[in-house]
Amino acid sequence: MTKRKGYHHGNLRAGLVAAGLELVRKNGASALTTRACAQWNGVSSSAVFRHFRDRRALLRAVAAEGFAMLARTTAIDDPALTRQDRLLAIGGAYLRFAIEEPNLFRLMYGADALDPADPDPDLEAAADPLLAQTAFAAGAEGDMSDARTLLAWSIVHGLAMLTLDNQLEGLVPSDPRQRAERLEAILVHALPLFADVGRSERRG
Amino acid sequence: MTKRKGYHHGNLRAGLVAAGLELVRKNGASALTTRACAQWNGVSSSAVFRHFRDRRALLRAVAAEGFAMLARTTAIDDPALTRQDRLLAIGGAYLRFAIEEPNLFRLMYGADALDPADPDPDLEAAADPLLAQTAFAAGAEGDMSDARTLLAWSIVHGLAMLTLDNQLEGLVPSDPRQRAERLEAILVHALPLFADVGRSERRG
DNA sequence: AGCTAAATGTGAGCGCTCATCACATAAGGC
DNA sequence: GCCTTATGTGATGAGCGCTCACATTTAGCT
Repeated sequence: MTKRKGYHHGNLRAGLVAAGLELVRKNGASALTTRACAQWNGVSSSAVFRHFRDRRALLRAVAAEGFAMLARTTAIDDPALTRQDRLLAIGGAYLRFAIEEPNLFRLMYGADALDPADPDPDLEAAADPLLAQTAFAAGAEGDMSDARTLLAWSIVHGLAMLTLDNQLEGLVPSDPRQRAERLEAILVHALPLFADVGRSERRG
Repeated sequence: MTKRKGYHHGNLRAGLVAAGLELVRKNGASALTTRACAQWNGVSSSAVFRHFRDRRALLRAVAAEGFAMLARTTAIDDPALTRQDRLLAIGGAYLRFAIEEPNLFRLMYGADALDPADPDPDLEAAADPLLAQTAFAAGAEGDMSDARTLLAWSIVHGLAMLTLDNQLEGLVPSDPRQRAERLEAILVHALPLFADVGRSERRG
């Protein structure tokens, strides 16, 4: 619970996002209620709408926070790594994040927050750096629309979504740690797609 | 609007699913309201709960209908096709379905209908045949947990989800038809992974 | 047939949700 | 000090999922 000094809260907007993040992580996006977020900050339920146009705007802010967290864990630029190893490390971090924060991950990429009719520049900006990084690690020299970039991304994203939505039940271990390991092992099988031209560089 | 003969509807359950399907396709899962489905069938709002435990159960029924539709379009067993061409055809059909029915597709794989605590056998059964088919076309001899099967699935599913959630905006054409073509072209780049002469890829 | 039990639909209503309104209070520029 | 702007309040409306006691129809049994 964030304390308030007096009649005014001090930084209610941040407090609401923090409350929303907690609620989403624990019980999913549907648990994020404007009233619950207000109460979490010891504030009336209508105060929320001074800072967010509607519930969806608050959801988007929480999603942006999630993208920031994801970008932090996938920020891998160890110069000792080969390009392919870096790609693998990024993919692994992506998968681990999805498995450890399923509710948040679903919100980030779900339709609750997203709305084609009302694109949120902040949200798009938050999701950008990861893709740019992938575009290099995939061997596409930074071209985000290159088939290799999109393939690399879709593989990890597809695996993440499928396991989150319980579509891989019985096909991969149910224990989160083992599941992450198995999925990373699957990524290795895709590495040949991202080999440098001219050399059949195989991982060892 | 489905007609009713008298006090009883005749087949309200089917009518509710039909109404729900229409609502989801047009305006997304959040537009599926028990009250709207009831009104669509000219029936009181509490009648819904004679046929479905709760709203989520109705959503699951609609999702199962979606899986049946998807399985119909991906049922490709032309003996004239090579295994890889079949894999590509299945993937293309999957992508086209996702692009043409974004709301339905999202419901099918989303958390609205799915619930790990309460798995729906009907829904799982509806999703099964597609995976089994993929497991053969990917060269895994029907092994659904083979890395090739999961890679093939995750690639198309990942591309589908990313484009549905507007993550590929600016990277692929916005026109649905052209977008589908571009995504299928990307699939071609992944085909080397599923070459049969490739050699024995061990799973692990 | 006739009687009964089960299935199905009704209407009222509870508690919750998001969102808006006029109004109260505080903070900051002059 | 005073006025403007930002922020929080309480009441309120409309819609939602869902439950209840009750009405009506169908189906099963003799």
